Amino acid sequence: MVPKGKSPDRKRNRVTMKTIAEEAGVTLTTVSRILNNKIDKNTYAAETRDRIISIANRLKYRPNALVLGMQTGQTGIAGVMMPVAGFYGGIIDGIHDVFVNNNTIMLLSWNNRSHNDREEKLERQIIHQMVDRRVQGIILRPSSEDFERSYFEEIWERDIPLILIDRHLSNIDTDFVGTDDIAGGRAAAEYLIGLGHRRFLFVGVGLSASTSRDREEGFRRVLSEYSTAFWKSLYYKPETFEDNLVQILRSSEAPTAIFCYSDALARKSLKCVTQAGFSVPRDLSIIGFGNESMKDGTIALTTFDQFTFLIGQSAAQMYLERINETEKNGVRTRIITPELIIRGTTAPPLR
Amino acid sequence: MVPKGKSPDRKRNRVTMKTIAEEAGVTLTTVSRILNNKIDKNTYAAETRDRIISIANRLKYRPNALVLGMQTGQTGIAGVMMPVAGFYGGIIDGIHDVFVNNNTIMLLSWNNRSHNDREEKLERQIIHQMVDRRVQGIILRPSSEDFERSYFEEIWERDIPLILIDRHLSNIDTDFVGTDDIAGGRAAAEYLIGLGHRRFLFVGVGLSASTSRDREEGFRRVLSEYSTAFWKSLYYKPETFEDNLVQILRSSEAPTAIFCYSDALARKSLKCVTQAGFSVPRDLSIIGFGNESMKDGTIALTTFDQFTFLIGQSAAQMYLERINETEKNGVRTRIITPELIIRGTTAPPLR
DNA sequence: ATGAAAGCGCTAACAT
DNA sequence: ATGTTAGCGCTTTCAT
Repeated sequence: MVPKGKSPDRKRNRVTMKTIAEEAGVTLTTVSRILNNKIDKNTYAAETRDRIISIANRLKYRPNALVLGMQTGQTGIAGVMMPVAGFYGGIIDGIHDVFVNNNTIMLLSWNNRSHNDREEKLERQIIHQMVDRRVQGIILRPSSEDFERSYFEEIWERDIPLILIDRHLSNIDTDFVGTDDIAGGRAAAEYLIGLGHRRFLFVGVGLSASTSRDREEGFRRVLSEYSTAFWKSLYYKPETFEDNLVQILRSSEAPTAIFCYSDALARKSLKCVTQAGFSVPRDLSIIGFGNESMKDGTIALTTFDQFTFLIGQSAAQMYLERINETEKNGVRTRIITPELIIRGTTAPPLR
Repeated sequence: MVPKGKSPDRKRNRVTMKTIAEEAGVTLTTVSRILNNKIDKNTYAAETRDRIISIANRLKYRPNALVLGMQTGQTGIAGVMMPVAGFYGGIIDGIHDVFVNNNTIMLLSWNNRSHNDREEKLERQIIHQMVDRRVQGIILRPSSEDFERSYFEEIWERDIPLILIDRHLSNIDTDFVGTDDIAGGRAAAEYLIGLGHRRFLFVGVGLSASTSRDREEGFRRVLSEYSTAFWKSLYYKPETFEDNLVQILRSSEAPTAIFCYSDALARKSLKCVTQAGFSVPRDLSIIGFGNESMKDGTIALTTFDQFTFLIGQSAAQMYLERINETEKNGVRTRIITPELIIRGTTAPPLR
């Protein structure tokens, strides 16, 4: 789990407490106690103190946190397992914001496709990398709904606090910070109904992702309160999406508004319907989710902001509480309500 | 440098090699050699081997990488010091892409404003956090041009390979990966000249950031080859920027094209000139730099892509070369040529 | 006011 | 084919 490498002479002539002790003509113990201010019972001669400290400074001594970590388990390292792109960047930003003021630094990695190692799945390897380096806890966003249970077991067995982000998994009971997806779905429906829309399409990714499932559910719940509302769902599949979407829009009961699971899907839909000759928001309203940024947008998307920074901060705070508590407490959850950002892709229906 | 915390019983009843040795009735050494396949000269009885291995698996043994790191210096940890937002996200993505296949994991932190610790500047604290945890090397993008030299000294003194990203600093001679900013400036000028523009404005951040300085220089160099070309520079200052910009655009020799140091400045300029009544790209062309994404863009920016993923990969590769080489070699540099992305904010001048 | 010694988890040189 | 021992850098009893 650790790279080979020749290890040049970078290892030698290091300044350790022993170096300082020898230079000062005292023992290691003395140096240790003085540099750590562990002078509770033992009072050292001011002269000794000053001498040790000035030698340490002159030699630019730096403690070896690995040793400390090995001895006490307090490594000051947190494992964070989620990508940096888009949405997640904001979360990591929030996590960092809390960590930087609490002497904690993150070991960051995530699952991506370009991994070559054939021995084991990348997720497991990353968890091993983190566990082996004795992270004090892990904050992770499950890359897929079928994130293997055995991964969590590796973590639980070692009593490493685990905080899930964004997606909760059925059958996994652990700390969680995420978005109130149901509320988001409801708000989308209420807003569109308020604009006068009555026929809707939900574009999602299916029922296995809790986020998509919940947004759809909230959306439908509100619509079902209106006897005149009609709705349909379409789950994204790369090959068939465009055809299916166009077909639905050309049908007799064509929707006048589309609520999408993500901004990415909203953009795909936007592109597709525009090519099919529809004008947004004149003929069709579209709402995304996530308030993600894009490089070449020419129409500003109506969407939901998820307060990623706050999600990150909350997760990091939960992390700190966990690693500092002596006894095991019940599962903690923090759900943040998303906010509708009305921009250019929504309008009342034509008639 | 390490948080306090009660340290619950997470430290105890851990599975170590000793546990396995006792359970198997052999010594630590035997376990160590078998689990590490260090059986070069020593051949173990197949029975012993299997027994040890199966005990290790049953107990879910995991090596303590801290110990290994402490002994050999091979921690498998890299320090990465740059934000995750925008432009940098792509770089981190590229770094990760290489690290994930080379058993290296990154410790990530960066300078932000919300830091409370009064004792020392945040940059120094982060470097200490990394050095103390024995990162094998550091990849960093200087947050400011006057990044303190003493920070680098802390790193050099310990022979920790250091790779700078994006900005090179005068008076600092170390490995570097970044953009060919001069070429970018030239390309911008050539493209605009080709469109027919003759009067230009460069909007930058001044001469202290190498990136801004070089882009401006490349730009001017090309323009100076055209006797008919006229140009001006404006350096961004929050309070006065808008007024100055409008004033320039209303002057007798108003530019017809603006080349901006960054997409952020391009957007600021875009907003300002639009409010002042100009239409882009009809009255005025604008070019940004970075191909960054934005949340609410309504006009797609002509800009330069910097291939951030490639920058990250290159830096990570350089890192790996450095930590694996036995002798100190000369400084390495990798400069990547940016690519002009023509979108909607540039057009030939009106006349 | 200071030191000696044990131990954290593990590797590697040196036995047997 | 396996064990003994020293040591990595440091903290923490337990002395003196």
